[in-house]
Amino acid sequence: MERQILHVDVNNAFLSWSAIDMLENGSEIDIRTIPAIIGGDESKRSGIVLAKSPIAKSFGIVTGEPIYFAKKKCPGLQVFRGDFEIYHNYSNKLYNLLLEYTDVIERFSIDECFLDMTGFLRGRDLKEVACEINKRVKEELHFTVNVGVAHNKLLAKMASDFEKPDKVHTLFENELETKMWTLQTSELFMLGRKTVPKLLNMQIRTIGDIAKTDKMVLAKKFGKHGQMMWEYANGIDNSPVNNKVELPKSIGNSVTLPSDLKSIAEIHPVVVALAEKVGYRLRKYKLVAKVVNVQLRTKDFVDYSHQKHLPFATSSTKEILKLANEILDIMYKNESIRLVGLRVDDLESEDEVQLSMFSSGNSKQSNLDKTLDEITNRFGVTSITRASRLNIKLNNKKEKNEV
DNA sequence: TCTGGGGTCCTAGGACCC
DNA sequence: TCTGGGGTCCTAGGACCC
Repeated sequence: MERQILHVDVNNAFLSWSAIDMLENGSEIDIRTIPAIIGGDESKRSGIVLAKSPIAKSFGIVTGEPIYFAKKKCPGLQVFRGDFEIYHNYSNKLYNLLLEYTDVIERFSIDECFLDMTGFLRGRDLKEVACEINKRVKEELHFTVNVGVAHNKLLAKMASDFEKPDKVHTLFENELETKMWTLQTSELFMLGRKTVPKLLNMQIRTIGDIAKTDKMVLAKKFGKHGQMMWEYANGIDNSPVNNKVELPKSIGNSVTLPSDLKSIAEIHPVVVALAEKVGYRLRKYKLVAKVVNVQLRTKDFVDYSHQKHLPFATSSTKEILKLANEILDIMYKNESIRLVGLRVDDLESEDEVQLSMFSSGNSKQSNLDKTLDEITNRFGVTSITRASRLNIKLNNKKEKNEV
């Protein structure tokens, strides 16, 4: 049976949501109507464009480019910092509105949802529902969305990417040739900047060219990716709308430093802070990890990483840190380092793991982690080191006792 | 001239075993 | 001296997404 799928995509999500928030807090200007972007902090070397207003876009500014470039393209450009707490709030408001239409919603990202309307239409037309969602979001939540209407996720997503903003588009199988095959290959989902030039070398310029190429030729050249792009170009996608909230398969944090680090002694404290962050998040999910991975980026933008297995699955900050330091000692080659990253892999649920005598379940270390986690829960994530954070806790306790 | 941070999935090559 | 063929596991790196 044919499935009835919608893809809802917030237009200029971060910029729109910041705009609404500022208006609600008494701002006189709507940053959606001026040359504006949401971006990072240039002085901390994290200055890239995360979202742009339509006027900023008309100056040729693209998402992901350095703010420095954006300013050159558009003198007078206003730059605003993002706030992910606010964004999560608006994302939840959208999700709750969509829940009125179907139980089967996949939150694909903070600003995108897939809806499986199969069995929830109650005699209504799929496109009519899409138009109603588009209208209600605008009227009730004060931002706009594009809605893609199709019979599978891939085509719904491609449809929502057509003309923006505030539009509803269909992409049914009989519309492939006119609406999708004419587009450049770069427009196809999962075709990125590395693959497009390779296709061009094969005289493949449009999505239609991919669709008409022998699937085996693409499979031979690009492996699984090649088979997938052929299927996508032909509008084939049987993946279900997954409404289950899945546990993460890896947890990592990384940081670009305000200036390059030039010795292992300078890198160590960064790894400590990252291990605390990663350990905290791991314990929040009640997961344990078996693999630790350290990533470095040199001043010349060369990335490299090393990983090692932990002796036992754990969520202990101390154990993760210990192995991370071992890895760092092995891999560091006296270069100038721009970014340090730490991630844990091969995650398992805490209670599915047999706790060994040394593992995190019954040790002093576990109590220390718990204590520090409580502080983090109360005061938020800080960059205070473990030793000094423990002091805060002790002082805190003292005050309590005195009261 | 400057280039974020969070992820998932795939692949190639080496080590090791039978 | 010249020399197999699977299979699995592990690691590093790359491509892509938002």
